[in-house]
Amino acid sequence: MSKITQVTRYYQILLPQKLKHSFTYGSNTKLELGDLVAIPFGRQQKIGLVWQEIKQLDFAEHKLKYVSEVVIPQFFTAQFREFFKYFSDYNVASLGQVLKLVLPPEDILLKQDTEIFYHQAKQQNLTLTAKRKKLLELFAENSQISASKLAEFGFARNYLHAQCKAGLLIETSREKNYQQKLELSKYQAPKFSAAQQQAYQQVLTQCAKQKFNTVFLDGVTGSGKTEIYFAVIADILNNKPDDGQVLIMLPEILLTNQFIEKFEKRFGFAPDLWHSATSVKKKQNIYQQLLAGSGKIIIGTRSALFLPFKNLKFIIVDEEHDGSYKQEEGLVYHARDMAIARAFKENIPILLASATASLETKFNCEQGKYQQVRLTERFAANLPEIELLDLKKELLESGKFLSKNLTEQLTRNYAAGQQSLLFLNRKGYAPLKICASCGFKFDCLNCDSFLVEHRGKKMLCCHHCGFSMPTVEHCPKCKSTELISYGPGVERIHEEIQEKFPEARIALLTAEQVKNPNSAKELLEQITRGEIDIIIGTQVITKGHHFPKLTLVAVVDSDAALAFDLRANEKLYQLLTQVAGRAGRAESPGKIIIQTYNPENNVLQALKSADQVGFYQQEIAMRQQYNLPPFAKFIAVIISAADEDLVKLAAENLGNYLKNYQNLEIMGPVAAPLKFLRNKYRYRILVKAPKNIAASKIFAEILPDLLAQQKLHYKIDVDPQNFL
DNA sequence: AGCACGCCGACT
DNA sequence: GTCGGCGTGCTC
Repeated sequence: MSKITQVTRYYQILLPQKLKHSFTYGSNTKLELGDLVAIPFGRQQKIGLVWQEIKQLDFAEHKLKYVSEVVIPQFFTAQFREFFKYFSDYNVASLGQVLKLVLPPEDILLKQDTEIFYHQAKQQNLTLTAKRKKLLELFAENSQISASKLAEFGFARNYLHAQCKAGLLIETSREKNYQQKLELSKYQAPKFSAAQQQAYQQVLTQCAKQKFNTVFLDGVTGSGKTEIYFAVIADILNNKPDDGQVLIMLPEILLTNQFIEKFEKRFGFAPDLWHSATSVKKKQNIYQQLLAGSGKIIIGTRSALFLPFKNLKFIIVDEEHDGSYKQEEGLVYHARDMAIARAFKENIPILLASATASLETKFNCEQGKYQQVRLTERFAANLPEIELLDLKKELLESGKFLSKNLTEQLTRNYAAGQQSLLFLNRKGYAPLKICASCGFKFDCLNCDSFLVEHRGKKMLCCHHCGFSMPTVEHCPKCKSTELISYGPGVERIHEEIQEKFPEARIALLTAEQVKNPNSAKELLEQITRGEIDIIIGTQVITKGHHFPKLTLVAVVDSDAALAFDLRANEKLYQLLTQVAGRAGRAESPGKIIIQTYNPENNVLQALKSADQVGFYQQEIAMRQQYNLPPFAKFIAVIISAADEDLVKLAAENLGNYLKNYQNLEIMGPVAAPLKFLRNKYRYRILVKAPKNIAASKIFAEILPDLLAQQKLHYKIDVDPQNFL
């Protein structure tokens, strides 16, 4: 007998944690990179990812522990490993932090969804009721029937359990078969208009080659972009002998409803949804199917980007300009940009779509990096008329926010039986409550911000940290009862509209109101059917939905968004264009009224003259002139902690460290615009770097130290979208 | 992220 | 005296 020498291999195992360094484990069997394994860590058992094979231990051998078992072999494909690494580098996050983002909770990751089956028991001397007879008839054709199938025939689980007890049936369970094929033969192509047909052909030509290519579809809401997605998906998947997978990303769950309806109409089956409200059971199921490489079309929000697709053929990012794609809490990243990165690593086409592209996307189209396809449904003659109302001339009554001119136009529209919409991007009744006698302003105890008055809830709320208190009648400082609500919120506009139009059917649409997808659905349907005369809403109304009966849109306060921010113009333009896009359809072009104190503002002027091309050109020229993104790279670092001195010192240290780099321009550290937020002091450093620098290189040496800090919190935001 | 170790204040 | 507060440091 020859002596068997066991070869111990060493592997770097990533843990889904924010750790300073990685850990090496031993294994007597060969592991593949990308395997998910169970490992002992301290006195706990953890899940880790096999990342690299290590030749030499750099610590005492007696400390070495061994991998317990492989939990999911080849969990990461080679392509996903590359994407994963890129993600970590680009967003300056440790591999462990990214793994934490990628791995779902263990009950989704590890539990297999099983299916319950029934078959007929041998014993037959039972009273055959009519219901039992019906049941047994089914078993005459199939010896085994799943519980879900039986439920379709009206046999509830309770009833079936009872029949098992009685000895009529036997229950078995088995793991579901996740290997499934997509049934695309039922796809029903829509009747495309000439413009849609052309756009569809162009997108298809760009996406048909199974290799990386970024295509931008430029089209307004209601122009039929969704149908183009579906047609292209059907083509791409039909051309594949194997079962392909497709990911459609949407900015918010709220938008999924109408999307699903359209999807079912075309494909004859429901798509799979992946977002925060998807049930654990459903998520388990989707996960297992994707791991099995089944054909799938997933519609999801940000987090769907990390699903373990084994066979991804195509990605679509709907409303690519939407700010919701930027994850601001915890690990900061931009889902649209990372989707492009994933498409690149998977070497597949990706389609971005929007009516109001982000400046980056427009710029990339100009540069020829993205292929632009235009879907122009609305002809120039049908564009809504835009009127700017100068509030310096249209004097407002005190405590009122709708000018005389606007009110008159609303009255006329209402009298004509038409639908109107008032847009104000401010929740609550008034953004500030102030004491008329001593000037006391109600502010948040945890943040540098004022409390917003909500009359509906009778509360004063901080919109930054969630702090709230009941509305009080007296000033806490001078006891005066003369408290003034300062400025407008949607509730206040609602009140004003109710006073002016007591008979009208009014709907108030805010994020809170539409949190529940079902109630939102009902309200949106009412609006669509024309059962609402006047709609008052915040930003939520700008997203996706289009209201066919709407002919007048009024922007109550267009100046509210003009904070200091390099993207302020772009965001205002996108926002107002999206709001304006709600009005008018083929029959009636509609009208937009914008109340402002700055009618000469170039964003408003560009809107008025419907000069989208001009607006983007002007904005790009401005960015170029001042060397701002996309011509340079911004990285914002926010350092926060409960102790202000500590934060200041840490910020200065980091600032000095960064100043060692010759090619960087370091701005700050300065107190962040919201210096005090959620009980923490915040300082900010803004790094301006050459366009193509790898952010990870700048922080490579100090990142482990930043991660190891206990009291200090560092947030590194690459390509920041806002400057709070 | 957990979990232990360890060093100070307030209780039976 | 000891119970427990949470600050610090380690986990292959």
